[in-house]
Amino acid sequence: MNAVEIEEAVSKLAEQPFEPQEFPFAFLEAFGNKATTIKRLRSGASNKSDVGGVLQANNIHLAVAKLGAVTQTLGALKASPQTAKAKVKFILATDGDLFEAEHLDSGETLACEFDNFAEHFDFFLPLAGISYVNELRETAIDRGAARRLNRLYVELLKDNPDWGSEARRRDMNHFMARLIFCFYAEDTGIFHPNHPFTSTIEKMSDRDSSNTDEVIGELFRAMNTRKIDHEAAGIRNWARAFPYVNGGLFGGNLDVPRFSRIARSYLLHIGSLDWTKINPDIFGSMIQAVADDEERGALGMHYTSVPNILKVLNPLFLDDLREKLGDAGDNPRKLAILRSRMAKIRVFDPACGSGNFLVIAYKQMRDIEAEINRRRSEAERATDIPLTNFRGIELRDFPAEIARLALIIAEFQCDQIYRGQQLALAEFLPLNAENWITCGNALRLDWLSVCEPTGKGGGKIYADDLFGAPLDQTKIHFENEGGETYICGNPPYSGYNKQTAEQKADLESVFAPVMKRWGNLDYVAGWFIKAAQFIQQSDGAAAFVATNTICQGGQVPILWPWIFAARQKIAFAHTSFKWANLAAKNAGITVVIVGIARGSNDPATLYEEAIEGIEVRQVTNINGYLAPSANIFIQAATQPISSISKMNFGNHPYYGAALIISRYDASEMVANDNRIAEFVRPYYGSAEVINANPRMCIWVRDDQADQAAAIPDLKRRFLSVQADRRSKPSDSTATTLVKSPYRFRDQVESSSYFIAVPQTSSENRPYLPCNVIRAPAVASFKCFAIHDAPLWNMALIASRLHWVWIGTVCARLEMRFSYSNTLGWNTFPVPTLTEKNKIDLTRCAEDILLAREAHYPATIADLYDPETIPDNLREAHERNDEVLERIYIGRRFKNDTERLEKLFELYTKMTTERPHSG
DNA sequence: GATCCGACATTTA
DNA sequence: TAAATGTCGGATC
Repeated sequence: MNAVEIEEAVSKLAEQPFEPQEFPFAFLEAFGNKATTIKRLRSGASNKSDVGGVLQANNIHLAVAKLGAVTQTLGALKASPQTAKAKVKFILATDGDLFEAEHLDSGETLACEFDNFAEHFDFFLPLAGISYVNELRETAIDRGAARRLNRLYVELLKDNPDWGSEARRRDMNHFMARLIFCFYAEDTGIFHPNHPFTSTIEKMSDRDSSNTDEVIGELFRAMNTRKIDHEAAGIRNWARAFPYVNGGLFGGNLDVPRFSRIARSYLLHIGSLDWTKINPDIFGSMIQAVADDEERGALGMHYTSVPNILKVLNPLFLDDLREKLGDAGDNPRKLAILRSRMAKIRVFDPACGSGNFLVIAYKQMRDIEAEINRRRSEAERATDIPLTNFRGIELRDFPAEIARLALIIAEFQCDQIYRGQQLALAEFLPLNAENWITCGNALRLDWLSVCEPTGKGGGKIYADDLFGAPLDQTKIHFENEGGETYICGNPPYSGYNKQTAEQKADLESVFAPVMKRWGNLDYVAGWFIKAAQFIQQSDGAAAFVATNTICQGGQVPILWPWIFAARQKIAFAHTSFKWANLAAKNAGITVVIVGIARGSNDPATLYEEAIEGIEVRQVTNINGYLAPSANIFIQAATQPISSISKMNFGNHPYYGAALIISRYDASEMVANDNRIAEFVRPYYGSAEVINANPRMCIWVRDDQADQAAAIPDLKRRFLSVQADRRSKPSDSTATTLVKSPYRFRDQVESSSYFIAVPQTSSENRPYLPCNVIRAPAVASFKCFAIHDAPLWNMALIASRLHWVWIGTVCARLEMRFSYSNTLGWNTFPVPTLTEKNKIDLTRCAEDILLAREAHYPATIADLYDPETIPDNLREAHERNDEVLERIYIGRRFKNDTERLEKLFELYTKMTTERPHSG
């Protein structure tokens, strides 16, 4: 069961009348326990309770109390020896009136009326093995709201096709933003409770919906007109009860699209949702999906989850604020100093989307400030944290609008929580007309002018329109004289060979002035450069979520030397973790978080996912590979830096797909015409090596071209290749190859065998896959090959040292290994090998092959399954590592960290003593 | 001329 | 439907 399903089940349970006998079992069932589990508990077979309740070992001990004795029963549960013995996570007691529970691990308690317990279902999610607790409940509602808004949006576009045009798109977006504001306002008391927005529309508009647009338009007009002018403006009586909102929200074009009956009923339906529960953290992202063609299908695929946002914000500056809060204790002066520091902090998200990072940062800071005010006995004090210190840049106009709306709502919610409903309401309307979210291209804008350095620049400029103000209207003075700026966000990623022409041009504008050879960098790297440039001018730090490849392979020696030369360091980092949010479909990507700050001798903090949770380490330095080691850069090399054999890239078909055939097709072709046999060879890529299951290819040497073309089955395939290559007129290589359609672009073969190294392979194996492949088989471009070379080369590839090296300095596909000859093999530092060393290593490689042979026909995939790797094979690898590691340091390495340290050290030594060009 | 990497792509359990 | 695990193209240096 997922969280949404659990919420449904719990709500259903809460609606039913309370049955003391049944309740414990029904509760467990709602959290996904199987019928058999419950049966065994019911029968008493597995029920360990010693206080007359129900105890499920390792999970929960719950009991139904006598009326009025809930607290007492909970105490008994807590004191029960069985509770401790059975390692219970939760205790729970209820009498059908009150409901109390405690999470024993954290000590968190829950007390509510029985009727409301379903609202707290997330408290118990660990029971179902779900631990990403905080955001779930809200998100279920946010997603529901987003889906309904999406339906309304689509329906309105159906009825008003012109509103979907480029010219009117912004009107449509404005309209949706206004609606969202109204829904929120009517549920939170911003509108007078006697005059709800939704039911006014329902009452005043005809059932056939013919005048729905006019009714809404009139309400909008009221909200755009000061109270005293309502009469003069001729606002209809039924609309006069609505307040003056404006702040730009209802300024400008007040057109309303026409509503069909279906659209009207969607509208009323959305209004009936409980919008007080909407969580501006996430709802912005959901809402933006409503209007975004790209996002609509995925519904929020790219929004950053709250836990991940906190992985950025906490180490960036929130942890420090909390630490200072702790240090200040109850000292009023220290608390006031912290408060005034916070009032000057700017948070700047140059890829803000609908403002999630800004909203979370704002809410977290308000929480800290509220604690300060509480300790200083100033609970009702207005906040000192200006909303305008939370700046953003966003490319698309709708999210930019939503970002501001989300911040406004966040401010209102914080005022409600920390200062009370009355004060919150009193100061809310009319909305401030400033616009502090810039709609524009972050890589093209001057961040210093969007988020100007402290204390400089002109006076306040108000945007005449709340939304999407032109750039020159965004120079709003910061109220942060002497303050810090924290840059954060989750900018878009795009690899160099997937970037659009526009994106390339964006990057060029950033990189051309500062470096050459930037063409292999990911799009997100542009944000790091601009952030580094910004921090050089201003107090603060920056941290982004980014694709992990910016800290891997070829990108490291391009991007990070520049950042470090700009006197920045990696102040903290979170190593690779799989992207996840609660959207139905997640982007398939693995990300890192990297925080940069001005260089200093302070320790850096390295976060790594571990089974127990997130492991945190203080280290002296974090390098561009996110390793806790010196700043080292592995440059791709065209020749090995060590005395090892040359490794070739495999044979690239280059639109020669028709030359690659299955084994079945190959035997059919040969059966059809025996002359073909001579031209067919086994063809090994990654999967073929790993699974010992080659495909076949047509392999024709230049001097055999005519002979092969005379065979009809081959000729047909050559023509197909020719056509494919001809279809790429802009590709000079393809054009050249049109003349030789009988062959791959590359044509390298071995005379007796080659050592094959798969290009992509699973990260779960304890050693890299490799094998000896005999001629006449050939390597595909998914497989690297050392042709007819001594076998001790394979001993190196099969070693744990190489596994560590490749895993660190080559790129990865998500977490998969992605082997590279230039980055991984040619750079692999190997001490000078004596003849004796080579003989020993050759023996080790032979032993590995023999150990595998003993399990014939098991494949590499079978043999290297980490769970079931055979003992003899593991021992052969151990001996191989023993021999090789003794060559390095005269003993075995203690662990992979030590291996990497030594390799980095040796690499540095070898490349500086004997400089390598390339 | 050679190759790196994928806000992935496809297969498998 | 989630988990496992590697295709294939094509821009870049």
